[in-house]
Amino acid sequence: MKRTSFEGDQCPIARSLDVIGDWWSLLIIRDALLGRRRFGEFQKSLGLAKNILTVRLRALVDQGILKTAPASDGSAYQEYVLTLKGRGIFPILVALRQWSEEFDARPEEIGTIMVDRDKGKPVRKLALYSQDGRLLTAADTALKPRPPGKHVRSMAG
Amino acid sequence: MKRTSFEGDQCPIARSLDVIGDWWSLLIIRDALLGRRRFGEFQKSLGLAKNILTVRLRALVDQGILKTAPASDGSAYQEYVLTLKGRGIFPILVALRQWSEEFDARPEEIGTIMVDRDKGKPVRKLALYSQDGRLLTAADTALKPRPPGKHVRSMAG
DNA sequence: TTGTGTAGTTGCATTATAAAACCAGATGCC
DNA sequence: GGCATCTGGTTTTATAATGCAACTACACAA
Repeated sequence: MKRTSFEGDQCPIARSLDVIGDWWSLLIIRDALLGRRRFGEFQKSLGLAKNILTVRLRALVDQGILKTAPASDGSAYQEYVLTLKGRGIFPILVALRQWSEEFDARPEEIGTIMVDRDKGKPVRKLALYSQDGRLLTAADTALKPRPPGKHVRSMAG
Repeated sequence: MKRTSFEGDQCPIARSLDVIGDWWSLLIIRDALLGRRRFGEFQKSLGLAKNILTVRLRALVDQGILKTAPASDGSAYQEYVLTLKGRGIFPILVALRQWSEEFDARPEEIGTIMVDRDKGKPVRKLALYSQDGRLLTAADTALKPRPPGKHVRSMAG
């Protein structure tokens, strides 16, 4: 039947997956971070059916991850650019990339490595730290009930 | 038709998504990191259909993310525990969590925060650094062709 | 041995995804 | 202007994935 939605779930992981947890959305965002903006660019790069790209782009715009803008080349077409919320997905993509780099069964098939643009050297591994700077594994963390009214939202841009 | 597979793709993000990019896998792994091990525990916690849980668990075992073990309570049943590869997914979950914490439209619905077990204080945000310690945004990074034969695999445990 | 819990499997309805055909408006070219 | 082509979709039709419910097999407990 209907695919279950995690929209009302109180787990933030489930809530994220509800928005970007499908097959194509993260790859569209990856492409957007690489500078792609036009419908045709995404379609050619990803090789997905156009009807599905249409639906995905519309959903990402609805979610405030992409926004439409007039084409930068002066033509009458539009393009899709990332919002602040969309650019915030970058760490998720880095984490996915690094997991593959570390554990993929056939790492020799991976075509690229991520480097810092300045020096051209590989980036560090993402790591989780406590506020006082200790490196944390999953076992060193716990979940606490959220303290009420602690969060301040910024406007998407 | 058939859902497209990214198995042969050379992008490591696509390769990761091919393995854990579906609706339930990451939530199963989240639960496993929280200590759940038994079929029934997953099923009750996630509320997914049992046939689907069966398929997912089997796929995760095939991928080397979970492994089966005799039940720790002495009964004749088995349980599912994370491998090293499976525990390596932790940063991806943290990234998903933090994205929701930062950008969710209704953050007041998020029930928990992640703290370090020692001090009980919220963990730091994941951040990407260059090898010489500079904080990197997406725009500060680039992709380079992979240098040949650089990778050493460790055994999954 | 009767009942209950665990861990699935099977069957069927519904939905999402995919490929391909189609189409309207914008653009480029002569 | 006239015509072919490009862009950005929509429509149609098919197949695969998902979900629910009912069923089964085995373990365990009384």
